[in-house]
Amino acid sequence: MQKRVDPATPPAGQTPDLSTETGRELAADAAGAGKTPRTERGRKTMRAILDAAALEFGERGFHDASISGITRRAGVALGSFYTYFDSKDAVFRALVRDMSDQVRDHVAPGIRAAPDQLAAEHAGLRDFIAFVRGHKELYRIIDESEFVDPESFRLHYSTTADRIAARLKAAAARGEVRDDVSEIHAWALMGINVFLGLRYGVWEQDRSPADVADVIADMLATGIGPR
Amino acid sequence: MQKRVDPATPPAGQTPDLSTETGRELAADAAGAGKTPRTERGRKTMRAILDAAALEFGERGFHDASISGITRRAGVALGSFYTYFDSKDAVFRALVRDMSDQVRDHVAPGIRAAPDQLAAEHAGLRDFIAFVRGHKELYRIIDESEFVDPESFRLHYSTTADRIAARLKAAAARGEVRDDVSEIHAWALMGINVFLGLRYGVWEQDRSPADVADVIADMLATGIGPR
Amino acid sequence: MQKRVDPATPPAGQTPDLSTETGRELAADAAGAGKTPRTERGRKTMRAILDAAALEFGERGFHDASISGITRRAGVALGSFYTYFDSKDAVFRALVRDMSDQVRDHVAPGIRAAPDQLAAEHAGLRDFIAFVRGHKELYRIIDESEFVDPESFRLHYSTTADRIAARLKAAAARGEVRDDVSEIHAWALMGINVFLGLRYGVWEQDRSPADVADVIADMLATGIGPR
Amino acid sequence: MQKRVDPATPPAGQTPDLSTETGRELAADAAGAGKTPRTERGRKTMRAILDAAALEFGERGFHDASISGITRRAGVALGSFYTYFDSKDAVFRALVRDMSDQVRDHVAPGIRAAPDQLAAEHAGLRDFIAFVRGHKELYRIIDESEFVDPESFRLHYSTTADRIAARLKAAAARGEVRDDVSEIHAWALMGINVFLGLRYGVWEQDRSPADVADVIADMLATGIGPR
DNA sequence: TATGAATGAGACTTCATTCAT
DNA sequence: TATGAATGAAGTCTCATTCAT
Repeated sequence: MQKRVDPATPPAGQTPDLSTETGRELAADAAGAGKTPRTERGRKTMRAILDAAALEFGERGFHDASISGITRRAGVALGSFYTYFDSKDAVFRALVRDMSDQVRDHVAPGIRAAPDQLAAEHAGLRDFIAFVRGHKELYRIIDESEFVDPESFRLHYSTTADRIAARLKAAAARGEVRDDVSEIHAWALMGINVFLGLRYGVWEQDRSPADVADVIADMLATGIGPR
Repeated sequence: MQKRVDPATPPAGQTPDLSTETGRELAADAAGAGKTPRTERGRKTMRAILDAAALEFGERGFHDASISGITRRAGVALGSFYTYFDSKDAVFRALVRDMSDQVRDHVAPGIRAAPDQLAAEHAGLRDFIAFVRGHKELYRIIDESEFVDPESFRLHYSTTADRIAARLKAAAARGEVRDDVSEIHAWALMGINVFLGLRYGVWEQDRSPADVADVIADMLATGIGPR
Repeated sequence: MQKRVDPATPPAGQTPDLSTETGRELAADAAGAGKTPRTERGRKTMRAILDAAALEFGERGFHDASISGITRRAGVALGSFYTYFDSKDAVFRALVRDMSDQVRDHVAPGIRAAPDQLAAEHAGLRDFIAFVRGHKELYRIIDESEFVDPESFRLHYSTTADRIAARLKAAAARGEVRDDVSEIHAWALMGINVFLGLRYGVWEQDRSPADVADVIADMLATGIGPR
Repeated sequence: MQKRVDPATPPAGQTPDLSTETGRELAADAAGAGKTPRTERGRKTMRAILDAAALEFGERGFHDASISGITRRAGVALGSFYTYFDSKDAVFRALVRDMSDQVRDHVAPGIRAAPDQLAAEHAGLRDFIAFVRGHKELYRIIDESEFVDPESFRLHYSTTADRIAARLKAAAARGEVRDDVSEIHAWALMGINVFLGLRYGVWEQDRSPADVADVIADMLATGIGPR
């Protein structure tokens, strides 16, 4: 396990505004995987199914999850599922997108507010760990997209890495980090975030997110060589 | 998803041949998941099945893989599968163990031979990337163990992180790295290795393993702050 | 094999029709082994499956019977079976219960209407033989429960014997039979009924149920010693 | 459960003499279902398989029993089974015959030695119950023959009933029982024996075989009417 | 929209039997 | 005779998806 979602954010302004409705409804909607409900009642049902799906997929994994399990949790009839989603794959895709967006949104403000790049990475990791603690199903769902929907899996990490790389490049231009930062550094940072999120967010919580972020920020600042 | 197996590598060029018998029987055997064959003929059949399973699981993923697909590749009858393994899960477990052992064994020598810790990490990453290039199925199999056999998934990463942590501690004692290295650093290193292996080993090979390792070794030495 | 179900019988000629719906739904329902259908359509399908199962199990025995054979007879798709029953064992259990209830219910009235205990045993045996003639599958199904579901097998005979014993005790209190009647007599009577039902109900019908019952009633009245 | 084996015996002299070898070996041999072993070693192996089969079939029933289970218990290789028996059905048939013969032989002496018919029935029942206590698998095996090999099942009970009927007729001629004894009485007696053997031999042993036989002999002598 | 019954392809697993050694 | 690996037919059960109400 090491999938991750995104401890970083796009430059301000690129964050899609999800605040019109509940925020979460639109996110799902934006995924385009679900059929747009036309009534308020329909919107609620769809949201209930999506939330139930997060639980079901998180607990049992994609293949062991069942549509009937999802509708049972959502408290709707089996057939109603197909009123909102075309297939099992479709909810899953919508869900991956939904969660992916959620992390990004929850982590973005901290990064934007940081005074410099190292502080931004610190905030990003700290907030990311904190977020996954409240969303343990995140890993299982995003991880499994590798098998269910490889394209979105690959897209997810490519996009995330690109975002980090862009951030680093911009910081280099500002002189906040060395000027040879590259895609390799971006992938390394992503790997760090993902694994620390798994270890200190999902598995055990024996260290505070801030402590973990401190250690990493320090390592990024000066390396691990002898002082 | 980007699970990994072992941030260590065998001497370059020694990528083990997954299809020969030497050395691999013991690993499979050690897994204890299969029924030990009593004759030479049986031993060959079991190895054929295990190799076929690596291909099948690697190409199609656990759930889409089928026992009949495995036996077809292995050139044996469907029923023969059950002469050696109790279930689909059982081969999978045996396979995870088998591959996990392989990476570790092939990556260890390079690490041991390195003059100091930074060189060791360099060799480990370089050789690991080289290794996965020859074993693309590695990621899919180890990654998917999270869903098929969570215990071995967790065990795999815990063990690997512990190994790295022990290595760092020893290096700190020798004065080769800062003396406050901790488990957090170990997980960070593991994350780096796993993601770079995914990106530059499995996905694309637009940078040589050595180049990638150079960049990371440099980052570990002095951080990414401005020079 | 000569299991039996109930040494009591319904008024002669009232052999219940296994294929109608009246009265039988509740029995199956009471078994609790099936998933209760929520619609009328579902109720009919479930009944069709249960009736088809009686035929299939009766003709081929539990192990040679197949779910597909049952659904073929019932005229429904294979999968529909699992809409109503969890497993092959589950239908079988429901069926044993269903048939056990049927015999008891159809044999009880004759016993209740008899003027004294010997007349009751006469009526019971006579009606039982008549009943099994119309339900040849009864023996095979109840007999086989010994192997498929030992608990219900044992329960069936224990219950039946208890019922007979209670009947005898009550009759003794009324002075209709010797006052040392015991459980042993109850089991003996059950054995007689079961074997005569097998021989003169299922195997051959060379003697009328009433004739057979006459002989036994006489034996019970005075024994088989010389006159 | 109510199958039975035989609480009676044929007139002296009709009992096949099984005493040449171990007695049990010949019985199996006589069944003709097994291939005659030519060496002493072979004879032992065959006996081991037959005994193991009695355990396996008794514990798990015909269908759940497996050839490999039998050979495992017998301590021989799977393939060796087919050196002595043609099929699973064949061992089963041999076994039914073997056990059927055993009961008859163990019960015959008591019956022959009885001074009159009522005493003979008493001895027969008593010895039968005693026998099944030491051979609990008897019922399951003979019962299941109804499903595995209906002919021998039917033959078994027909033969037994005929033997009892012949006995009764002879006794009637001697004036020991009423002269209208018939096949019906024979089947009734068989039913009594079988069910009491099940209840007081296999299920629980809360009454001694002699006590049970006393009650039945008394019932046969004078009936169950008020004294 | 909502409901839940119906469908049927598909996959795992078992095990009697054969056969080469 | 003994061994145990190999075979493959057969059967149970799951579940995504459709559809009539």
